[in-house]
Amino acid sequence: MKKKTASPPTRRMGAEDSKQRVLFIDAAEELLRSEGYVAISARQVAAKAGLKTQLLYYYFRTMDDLILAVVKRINERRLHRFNEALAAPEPLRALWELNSDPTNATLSAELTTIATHRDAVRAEIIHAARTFRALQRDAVTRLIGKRAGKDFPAAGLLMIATGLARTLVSESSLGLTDGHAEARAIVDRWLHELDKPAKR
Amino acid sequence: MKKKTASPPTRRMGAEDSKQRVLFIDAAEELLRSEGYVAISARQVAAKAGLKTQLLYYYFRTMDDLILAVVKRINERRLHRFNEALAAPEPLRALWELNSDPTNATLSAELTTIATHRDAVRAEIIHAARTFRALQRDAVTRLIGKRAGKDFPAAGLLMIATGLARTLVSESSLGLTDGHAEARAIVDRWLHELDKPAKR
DNA sequence: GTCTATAGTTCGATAGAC
DNA sequence: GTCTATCGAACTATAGAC
Repeated sequence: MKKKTASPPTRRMGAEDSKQRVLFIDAAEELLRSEGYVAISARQVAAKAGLKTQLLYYYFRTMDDLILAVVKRINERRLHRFNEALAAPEPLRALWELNSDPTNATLSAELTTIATHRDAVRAEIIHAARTFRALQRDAVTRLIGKRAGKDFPAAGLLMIATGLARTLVSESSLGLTDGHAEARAIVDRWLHELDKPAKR
Repeated sequence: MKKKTASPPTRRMGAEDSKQRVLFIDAAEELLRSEGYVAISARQVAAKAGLKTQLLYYYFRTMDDLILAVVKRINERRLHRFNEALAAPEPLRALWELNSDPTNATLSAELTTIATHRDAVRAEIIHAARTFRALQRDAVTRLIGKRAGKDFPAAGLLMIATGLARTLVSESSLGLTDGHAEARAIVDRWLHELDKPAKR
């Protein structure tokens, strides 16, 4: 399966699983984590990778292509971590920790920013987010069973936990932590209660 | 009180409550809402305002100055809306609607992005966020009284509601709404319960 | 595959005439 | 106050030699 995503005449060459190509993706992801999406420019990515700027265009047709590659890799890894969490002794707590891990929550916010500004990457991000949400909802539904009652459907609780996790991380990165401990305590009590009979 | 915030020699002139100055701020805020923080450039702001790019530098020493002015105005307005919400018949619901209003929640996210990337504006944003959080926490504490119980402190509930509101809006703007209705239903039930004896 | 060279655009910001 | 003119930097992307 060649690259060639979409383009009128395709006038340049491309490569596939080259070592340098991975270096560019690594550098872009590192910039995404440390400086945010806006920091991903051809020059900065190449500098971080220790390679020439123009070489980037040998491996990626456009910056959109590079960013798409980064996003896909992030989504694949997230799916993998999700499956690991389900196998943990306290799966609900593992899911919460996955979502409230600063690294992942930061990336979630940046992915949203990218989806807003990069037409070529939006579909991929939305599709992955939808898939991930559905997987989590099914898992949570199965894990809490009937214990949360019909007044607290799994989808709603998941939504609340997801929003809280992202906001905790986002604010913490600015040094804002008022109310965080109290919110975490509430979640903690829920998890302790719901994860108790984990073996089904 | 002149402008002159901070600068070595201050080589240019500045104005204060000019009509054009407000036009620039209006244009910048409009761009912030529609295209996000990254869209705020001198050229784009001036174009939106229907004025010359260089005129912007007559009213604002740097782009940081302009952005700071925008941020301050947003924060002042938010404070005003907060006080209005407290005077509503169902103040808790009014607060929830204030926080989950798409317009405001979008701005919250953009303010976070600005705080991350603009050193000169960070302090203002963090200080305003901290003030706003404290005001809300005190209000919610007073409004729910002892009804939520010591297991659900106002600060924690506020944090959960804030995070949920921001995430609902952020996802909706991408067309992502899975789980939103369920989460809103949970909040709705809480509000209905807690706002009942609103008159104290 | 990797390089030099470069085109064309946008950016923030300044100088100086009117 | 508002204008023309312009600088230097960073940006995406391409052409073509090696």
